[in-house]
Amino acid sequence: MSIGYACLTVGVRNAEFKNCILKNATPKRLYELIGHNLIILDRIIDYNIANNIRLFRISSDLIPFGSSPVNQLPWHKDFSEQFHRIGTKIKSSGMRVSMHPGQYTVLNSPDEGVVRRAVEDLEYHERVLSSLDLDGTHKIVLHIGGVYNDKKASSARFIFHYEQLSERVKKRLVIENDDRSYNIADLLAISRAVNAPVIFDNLHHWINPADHETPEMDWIDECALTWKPEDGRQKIHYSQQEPSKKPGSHSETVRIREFMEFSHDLNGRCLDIMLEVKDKNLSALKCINCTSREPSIRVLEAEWSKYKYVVLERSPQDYQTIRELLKDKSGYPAVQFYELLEEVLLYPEMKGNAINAAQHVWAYFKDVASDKERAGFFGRIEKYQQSEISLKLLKNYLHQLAVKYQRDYLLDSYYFAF
DNA sequence: TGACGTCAAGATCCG
DNA sequence: CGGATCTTGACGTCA
Repeated sequence: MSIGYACLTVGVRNAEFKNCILKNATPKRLYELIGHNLIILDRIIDYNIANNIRLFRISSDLIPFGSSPVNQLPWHKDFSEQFHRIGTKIKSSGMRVSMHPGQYTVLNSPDEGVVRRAVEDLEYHERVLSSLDLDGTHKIVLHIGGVYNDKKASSARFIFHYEQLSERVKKRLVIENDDRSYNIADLLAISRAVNAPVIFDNLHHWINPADHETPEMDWIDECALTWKPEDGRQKIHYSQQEPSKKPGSHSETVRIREFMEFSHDLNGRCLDIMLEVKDKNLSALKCINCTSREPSIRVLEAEWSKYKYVVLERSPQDYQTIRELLKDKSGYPAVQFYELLEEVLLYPEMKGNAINAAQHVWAYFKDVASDKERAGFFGRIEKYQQSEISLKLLKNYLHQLAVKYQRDYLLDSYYFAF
């Protein structure tokens, strides 16, 4: 079983994709962006490997305007070496990747222009995965589309257009239930017609269930039957509702208790879980560490080293509590550890605690910083104390210093990400 | 016609 | 002038 995250990382250095707007999409600019984004993808794959993350969704923005006529670059040829290198890493590490065109790729539209662009978009996604030289277990996830007041006709139109797709796209395409139109029963029916595997999305299902009787796990088992050997392991999407936001909003982080209950209910079912959550890789690490078959306290210590100033900033009491928790080197209190973190992260900002943490961080520079920098730091502390600047501003200053003096320990921590 | 969702680019503001 | 913050863009459907 692999657990992974979508598209981008939180708290990882030099791992940001770039994009541009249509009017700036010249061949020169596109060339630069693609080159940059491939370097970033390479770095994220390295990060995933180093952190034991074996499931990842590649952003559709990897190639800006990848399926638009404004991008005519033969990028898959011009960058074939980079693609090959990245693809080799993915394969040799046993990582599984996917792509997911957004809500605007609509294969069942009554507008044939929309359908044509949807097909082009699917071909674009396919070309990325093929450029990486990945087999058909690396999937492209698609929703069914609109209803147009007639779900039967619209499903039929999806099926009709699906059948026209190229074989190379079909072998990668998987379909997913959504939160307003097509529920999991609709998906299974369409799957029977087109023979495409079905992704079960738990949050979409919660908002848009097919009925009120069938247990969730029964649907997951139904979906399992749609996955053939050449499709690889069954894959599902897992997310949690953000409290007090509108239905369907992904949570800030995966609440680990809830996830562990779900994981328990899975009862050994062998499937891959793609998390859809704001804190991305951080939740992936959390869930991976809490379901690990080879628990090692070292992994939690590594996590603690990244979270420690985030915790200190909010609660010195909990900072001590977590230190105590991790003292027993024969234990593995992963769930307790992450639950405490979740609790602490909900605390409101307290100036005294934030200043205390900032001073701990300052200690990394105090011997090397110039007088000007010292004055800059303490001046900002004073201004923050007086509510003249935000905590963010104070921390940005420390971040600058961390970059200048190459304090990798700080730069690799999550202190600047929260 | 605007909300929806998502992210970063682009524009504007501020000291 | 540089950096922080606000606004726009890109997509298609539906109310």
